Amino acid sequence: MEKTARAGLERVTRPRLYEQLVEQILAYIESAQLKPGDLLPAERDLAERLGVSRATLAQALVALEVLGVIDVQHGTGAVLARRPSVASVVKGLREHQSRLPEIVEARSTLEVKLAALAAERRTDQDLTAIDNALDVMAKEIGDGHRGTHGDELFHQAITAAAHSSVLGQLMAFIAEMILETRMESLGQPGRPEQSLASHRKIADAVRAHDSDGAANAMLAHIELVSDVELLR
Amino acid sequence: MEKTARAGLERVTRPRLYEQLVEQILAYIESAQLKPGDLLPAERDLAERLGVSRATLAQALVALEVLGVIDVQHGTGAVLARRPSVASVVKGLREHQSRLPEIVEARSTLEVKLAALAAERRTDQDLTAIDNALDVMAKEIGDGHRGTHGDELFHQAITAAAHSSVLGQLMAFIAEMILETRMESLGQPGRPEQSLASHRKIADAVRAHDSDGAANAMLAHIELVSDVELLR
DNA sequence: ACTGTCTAAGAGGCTAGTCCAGTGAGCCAG
DNA sequence: CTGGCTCACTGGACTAGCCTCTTAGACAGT
Repeated sequence: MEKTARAGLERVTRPRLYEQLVEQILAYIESAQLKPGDLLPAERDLAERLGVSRATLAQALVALEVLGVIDVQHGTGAVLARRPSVASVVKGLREHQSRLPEIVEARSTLEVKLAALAAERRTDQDLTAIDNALDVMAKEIGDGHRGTHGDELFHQAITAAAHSSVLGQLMAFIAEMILETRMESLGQPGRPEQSLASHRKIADAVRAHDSDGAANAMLAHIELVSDVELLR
Repeated sequence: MEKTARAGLERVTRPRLYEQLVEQILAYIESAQLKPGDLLPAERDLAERLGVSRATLAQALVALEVLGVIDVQHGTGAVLARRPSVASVVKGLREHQSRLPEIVEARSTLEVKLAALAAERRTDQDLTAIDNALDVMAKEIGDGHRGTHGDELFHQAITAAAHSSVLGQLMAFIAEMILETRMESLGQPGRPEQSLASHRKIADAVRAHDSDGAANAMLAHIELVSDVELLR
């Protein structure tokens, strides 16, 4: 979702015009007090006002449509979606850096539930994937690394074992934010070993079909991993 | 999220070429076994192969970029995002109708947490909004309606009172699916009154800063509202 | 008066052609 | 070997034009 501020890992992508337009149109909607159901100005008109070609404006409208802000109707125009909340959601996502406690909170909520479900629904195949993730993480730590890859694999395996695609989608939605949290935490000395140990506890509970145990172990794990983060 | 299948309420929007292209490109990615980091064919090439103009293809690429599937880089090409999972997430979202139990599950997870947080963090202002929602719902039911509007207001007020924008965003993410569930449930005779009563219990717990009580009341409420749904 | 049909203006959809601006591999001189 | 240059290739954006769809209003026929 957030692209420009994704650690230094990302190549600095050149700003695209349509992204700017999305911002401007969003601002316009707010300033003009447009309500759901209202129409945006005509494409030709809007393009001229914003000083861009229709083709470029069309890209911005596609983006807004995918984001759920508008609904473009042939012959009529671009009408605001019934839930303008989406617009504010999008805007809210742009400044997620300052809300790490909230991210941890959301992660905790979802993953605790996911762990409980995994304990109930896991197949033997799921278990194999979980054990495999533990092995990977153990090997990484043995080699002196932080075990981030194994960590990621583990949480993915748990998510998969819960067999709930809706919850899985919600996890994917905040996955990026979580990734940042995780990397910093595993950088602490001694932390990878602790993290691995708590992973094992979770895995054992899932293996034993112990739903409450898995939930508790996951909760403890997330609190362990997160407390560093909250100090900032 | 899903546009074409939103009850009869929606005007049938004419199919747009770029939407088709998104499908085709997604299919191509899968069939060509492209992995994260791989490049898509050049725009000019791809446009010709798909039999569309570059301008239209550009719209499809914008859509894919907003969906998080690719990352278009000037001078290099369109590279697949590191998390191809997003592609399957998107695909999964298209068929959410058959997964109502999962939606209820996700809703339950989030709203129970939200209720607990609301009990801890609610301000007097939040409480006013909650009470107001209860009044609206009571009035609607008194007039012989189903109280859907008050119901929606209530859950929005609880979500707001939790003061967690990340969780709030996740709720918004599945809000549409939930809406469908809610409307059908409140159509059952006697159901609106029961629903209102359980809303009152939640509100009382939130008023008393009783976190566990609020969580339990919300859980009971959702189970009440959802069981009809699961029969289908 | 009412109602159905037709038409034209204006909306978005899409294309083709053109030029601009980064990227990166390869060549060549120092 | 290294630095700098060039050039082919990629995406970015614009323009002009034509098509289809929607809708409101004119204009018949009842």
